[in-house]
Amino acid sequence: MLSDIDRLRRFNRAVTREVGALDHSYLGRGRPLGAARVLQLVTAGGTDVARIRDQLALDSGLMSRLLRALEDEGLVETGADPADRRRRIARLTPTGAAENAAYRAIGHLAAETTLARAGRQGPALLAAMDLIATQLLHDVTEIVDADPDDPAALICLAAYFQLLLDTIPGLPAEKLPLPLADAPLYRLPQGAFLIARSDGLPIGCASLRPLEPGVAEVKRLWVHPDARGQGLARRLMVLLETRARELGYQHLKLDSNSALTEAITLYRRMGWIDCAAYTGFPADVWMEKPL
Amino acid sequence: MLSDIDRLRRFNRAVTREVGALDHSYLGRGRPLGAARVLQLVTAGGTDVARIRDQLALDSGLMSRLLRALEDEGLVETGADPADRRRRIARLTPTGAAENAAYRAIGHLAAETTLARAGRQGPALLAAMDLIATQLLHDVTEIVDADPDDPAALICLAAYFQLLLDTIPGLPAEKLPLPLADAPLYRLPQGAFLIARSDGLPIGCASLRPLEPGVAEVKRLWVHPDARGQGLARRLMVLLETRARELGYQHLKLDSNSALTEAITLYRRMGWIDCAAYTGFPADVWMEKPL
DNA sequence: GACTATACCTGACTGTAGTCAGATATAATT
DNA sequence: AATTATATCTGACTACAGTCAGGTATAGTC
Repeated sequence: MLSDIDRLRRFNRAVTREVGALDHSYLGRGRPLGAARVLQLVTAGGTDVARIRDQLALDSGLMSRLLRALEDEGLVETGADPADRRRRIARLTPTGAAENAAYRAIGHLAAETTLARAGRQGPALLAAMDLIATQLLHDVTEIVDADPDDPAALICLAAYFQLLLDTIPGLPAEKLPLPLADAPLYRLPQGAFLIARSDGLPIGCASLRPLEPGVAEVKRLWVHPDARGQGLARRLMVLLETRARELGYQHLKLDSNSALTEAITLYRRMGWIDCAAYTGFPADVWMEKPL
Repeated sequence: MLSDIDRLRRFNRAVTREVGALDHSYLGRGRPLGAARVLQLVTAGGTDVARIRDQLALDSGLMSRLLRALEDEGLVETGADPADRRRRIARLTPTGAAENAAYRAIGHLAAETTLARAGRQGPALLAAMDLIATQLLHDVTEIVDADPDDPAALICLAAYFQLLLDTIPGLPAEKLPLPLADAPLYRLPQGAFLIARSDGLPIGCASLRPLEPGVAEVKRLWVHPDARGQGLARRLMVLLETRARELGYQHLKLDSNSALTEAITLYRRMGWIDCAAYTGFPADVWMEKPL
């Protein structure tokens, strides 16, 4: 009936209308959209002007003018960055903080309306939005170091363990340690915990911990279903291997389960080879890779 | 980690960027966006100016000017509507048709890039887009009369029959007649076939056919899963009852299966009551309603 | 046939986004 | 110390979207 292209066009029309309506509602506060957008990105603690300009992709001249208008209104104050006095930092005044909160409230209300309208389809709607945002923001997915006790890390681990439970037959739920009992091992200088974030949302992780002298173990490689098929697991692994090399390891090992076919295929493609068993159930595949 | 609101905001950012990129690519043809948008809505066969203006929510002055600019470029011709000489109809010239095709190609390319980037997640991406568009366009869902052999009707019926197969235990696939063997019965003046469309996409149907003198039968009520929970089934039924009344029927009947709990709950809420069996398997529920 | 409503057009105007060239201050490099 | 690069600012400019009041032709109504 509708071709793929038509379906995409229909989606575009729908969200254009929705986003347009939100933008229009921001105008209710008597300020042009550009200024409103800038104001929403300024924090009470202070935000780099360059960062805001970057995020909104604004010309430096325009940015300067918008900021000046907000200053004239008494909503923000700017000062030089002490670390580099060419750079400027914008900070909300109390009035500005109130105005900022007002914009937040508008957005909040619009979001709530959308979710309320969806009713019992709300969770499905949000899941669909996550999938689309993850796909569209694919190119800005960033991989960062995190602490193994970080909330984002716990989210990834919980999803990872759930995946294991769903995939490996006969795995008892109580065998999964959360939060990680061995968290310190994943911290510098002996280990690492990498998280992939797509505009804030954690969508993947991979970690490294010491095993024997000169040998580290790769643990808990996970990628959100929405983000699969785009080479994120490979990116995580490449980065993890680099990190292991930097930490002075000469050798990597990992254990896995044969039910996790996708992961094992990836390991083989990246040059991992089977090795002797060094752990027990639920592991039934053991691999290694010299660095 | 991210609240519902944050997830919605993230989605907004992602699609704003995407739509913005598409808009920007339209500028490549050296025409302002407004004119480009209007041109894309003009067809070779002729399109009502009022309709375009309505769809783009343009001021009549602005619309007039944009159209004049396109005329000056030799892309469109306008003439009076013979039925109402106050109204104007815009038609593409050969040059205009070529230009229109160029815009289509740009959009097509952008859509294909998005789908290609999604790779094996493409179908999931499109399904997510359909869900979101259906939710956001909820308020513009329209119900129209259709022919039972219309492609959109066949799509609805195929989905309906698939639903039956998935829901009713022991139903053999070959028992489902498609296209409808009794199609003529669903046409005026004895029957009706209603389709719900959300910006072109068929998302629901309901139909009526004669059963006995003065009695019509309601058949094949279906609503797409994306559109459930928003009262669309009720809207379809209300409209169907009105239509039955207009066609001179005094009484309605229907048969269903007890596995279709949602539908049966709706029928009861709308005043239908159980009646004597008048068909066989797969039906095991029979209801009627006086008009 | 007069009146009112409608569809569209024209001209005059406004506010905003966005661009560009050049100026100024600070930082980094040689 | 001189040079080059970077971050921001200022002023001048353009184009585009959008609004409004008033005008003309046609259609519908009493």
